[in-house]
Amino acid sequence: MLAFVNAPTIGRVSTETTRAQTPTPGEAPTPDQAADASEAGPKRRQARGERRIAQLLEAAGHVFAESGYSATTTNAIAARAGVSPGSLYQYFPNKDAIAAALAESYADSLDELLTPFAVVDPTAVTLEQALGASLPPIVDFHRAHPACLALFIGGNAPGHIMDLQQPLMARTHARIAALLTLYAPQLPSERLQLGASVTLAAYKGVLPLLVESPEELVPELTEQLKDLLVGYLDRLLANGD
Amino acid sequence: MLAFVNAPTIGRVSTETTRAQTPTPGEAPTPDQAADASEAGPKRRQARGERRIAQLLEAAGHVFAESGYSATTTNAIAARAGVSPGSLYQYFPNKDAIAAALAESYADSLDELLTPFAVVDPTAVTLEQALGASLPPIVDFHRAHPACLALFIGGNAPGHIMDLQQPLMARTHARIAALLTLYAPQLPSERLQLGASVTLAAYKGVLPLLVESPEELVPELTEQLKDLLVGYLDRLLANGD
DNA sequence: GGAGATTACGAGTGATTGCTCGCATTCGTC
DNA sequence: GACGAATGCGAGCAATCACTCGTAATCTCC
Repeated sequence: MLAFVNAPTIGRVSTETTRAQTPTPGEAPTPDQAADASEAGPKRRQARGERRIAQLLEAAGHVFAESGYSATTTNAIAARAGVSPGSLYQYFPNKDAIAAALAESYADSLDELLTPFAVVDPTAVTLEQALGASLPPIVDFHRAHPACLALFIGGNAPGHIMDLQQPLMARTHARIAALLTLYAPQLPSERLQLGASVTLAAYKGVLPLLVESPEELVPELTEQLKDLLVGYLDRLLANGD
Repeated sequence: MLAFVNAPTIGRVSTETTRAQTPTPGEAPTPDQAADASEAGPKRRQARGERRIAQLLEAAGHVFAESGYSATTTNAIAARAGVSPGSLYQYFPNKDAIAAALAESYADSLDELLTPFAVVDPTAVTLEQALGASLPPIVDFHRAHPACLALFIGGNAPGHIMDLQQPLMARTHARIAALLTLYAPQLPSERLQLGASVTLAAYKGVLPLLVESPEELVPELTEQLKDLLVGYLDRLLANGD
């Protein structure tokens, strides 16, 4: 389940943040690898391999969500996926790459869920209506993929992992800013950027509540999240005359 | 600087979450320690020791804020404080205890900053005025102690560390709920609890923005945070008739 | 059904790190 | 100035964990 299987950018990930496992660095590297897999090596892969990648990413999502990034071991991910550690490292060069693949998958999904913000007609739909329609699927996504929140939204993992959230956040920020532009074209851009940042931050703050709440509270809480954002944005647009 | 020095509950911290470092567990423990330091062992301590504790906690705050909990090594804390690892372990039984001491210190400070919420006169001061007066010192505190946010508010460290934030969060939630009760006594308690949770979550969400922003943006952002909370609470109180 | 590539395994390796231990130094007190 | 207690040191231990490697099973394609 869940279309993780689209084989993200695996293979050219951080080759220097990892622990240097080279005991004798004085030895010159054999120069045949430069022409071998220099740039365009999409890697032959069987259907079984694709399935394994999906299994591994799903398992990683669960373990990361339960334990956070640094506390999860690659062996735990492999065990949860029902494979050996060696097999895991056939598909991912290191632990970071697993998180990176997850991040890319999540970013793609969320980007799709945020597209409605770009095509709203402000003369036909109020801001409240737009949010009321768009928020529930986003909430559902986060409840289905808690690792997204735990790792890439507000989580504090080691530096290079945090970098992965930046593109997603930048895109989300842009979506919000675009939405604000639609509803308040006269707002000075500086204020609009600030408003988008605050809106995004508030949204990120309430998400954990929504993800950890029992199922039956979700509609009510989603409504409250909408109220929070609309309440703020109303004030922002009113003060910006 | 910074009055950390009030010697928190060090010495009776988690004695089981640590790695079992006893090679031969068959050996029976000498029974004289049960009567020795069973419950009330406040530990004789010189002024020098208090100073070291303060140094260590301050250093820990910096390192934790920079690297997060699990990425910081106890040796790094000791080095930053200018002491040897052995000295660190004279004052703290383990890494967790350092974080716990920090958490207690932060919780005390924040609790004090939140007391204004308990003594507001709703007939003389509007909700907006109350927040406008109380938020800036809280923001200043978090900017002065970034580790508080990184470790205990929204951070995802290994489990037992997350437990430390719960008392602080519970107290903050109670303060907000009390404030809401003052301004909307007719609101059903269920809705009031929910509103307090959402308010707290939104506040937690915007804090990182405030801590990481350059100095000159802080007043403006604090104003936006106030708008966010007031905008939501206005709606909450209006819908609750 | 055979050749070559891909997949799978899992015990092992080396680096990291929380923490200890024996011993030296300084402090408080008489 | 002398005694015990508190403080201070830092090399090193033991456990953990990301990652490797030799080898064997399985797939693809002829």
